Amino acid sequence: METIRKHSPESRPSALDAHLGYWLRLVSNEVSHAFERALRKRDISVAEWVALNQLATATGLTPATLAAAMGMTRGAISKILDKLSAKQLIARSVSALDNRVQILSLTTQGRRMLPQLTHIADGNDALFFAALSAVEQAALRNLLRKVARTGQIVRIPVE
Amino acid sequence: METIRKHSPESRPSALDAHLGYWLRLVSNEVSHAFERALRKRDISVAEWVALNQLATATGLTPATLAAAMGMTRGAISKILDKLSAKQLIARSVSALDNRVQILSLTTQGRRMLPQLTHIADGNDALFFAALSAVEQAALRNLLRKVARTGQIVRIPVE
DNA sequence: TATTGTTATACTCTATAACTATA
DNA sequence: TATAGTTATAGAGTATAACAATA
Repeated sequence: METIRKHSPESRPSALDAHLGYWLRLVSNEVSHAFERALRKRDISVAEWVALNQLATATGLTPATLAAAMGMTRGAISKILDKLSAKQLIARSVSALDNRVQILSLTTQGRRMLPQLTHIADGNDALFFAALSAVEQAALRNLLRKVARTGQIVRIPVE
Repeated sequence: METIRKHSPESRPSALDAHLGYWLRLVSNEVSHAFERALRKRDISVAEWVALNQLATATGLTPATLAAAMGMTRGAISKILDKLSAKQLIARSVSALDNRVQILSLTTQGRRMLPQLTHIADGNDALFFAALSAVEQAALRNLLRKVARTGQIVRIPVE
């Protein structure tokens, strides 16, 4: 089946905001950048926040599995883990079964930090989506989840 | 050779997807990155695409006004204009009223390129939002516009 | 002095691939 | 040989600030 297109010789090329992707990016950028700035006050990057969350969610993670989950290379993860380690938020221990492998875990300090960061995320969400009623928020969530599910989008955003 | 998993990570629900900002970013990243890859085949960046669109929409734009519209510094715009100029998609001419000022315009080649890029954008949108009915797409658009309007989000996304 | 556009510099983030130490 | 993690290098993108030309 063919899409019928109107050809109007005098009309201009379609504007940016004709695309849903434009509106998605417009809002997403603002929400994410505000969150990024808020996290930065605690000297935490978005990638670090995601990594901390992953470590809180699953146990026994290794740098390689974390890299796969976050859609990054092992090299990139290595540097992120260096930073989290320097801040004493995570610990790396050698696996008892394979000396090449590291088992990652949150430190007590990391476990304490997480709720504070989650609070920042909650506040950021509340700030931007206060414009929407609870029903509208649920609708937005469902629409986005539907797009994600159908498009098999699973890669955790780290920027 | 069968792989024996030495550590099976146990997982709990993550705090990440509790936030609307997460779902927004998840989908937005995928849509934008796909668009970016599609544009790259034409050797065009997203920032260049936005600049071309701005030049097609308004006449008499200068590097400074374009920088303001795109939320970038004059230095960053200068480099983008260099690239578009090297591809002969835009022209820079000195203003008759002020020799410091440049008046930017699309070349014939640039004007011809734009519909092709718009077609790519249309296709990208169609690909990802095909999951939604026309009514759902309209609902998503209205929700995003509402958030943008209330949050006074106007900065054109260039990444 | 102020402003426009350019440029020199630095910084962040990431990928690629070489390297090490294990296996 | 293969794999886990690290590191060296390079590239893209952008901001800051100094700069030359012009007002």
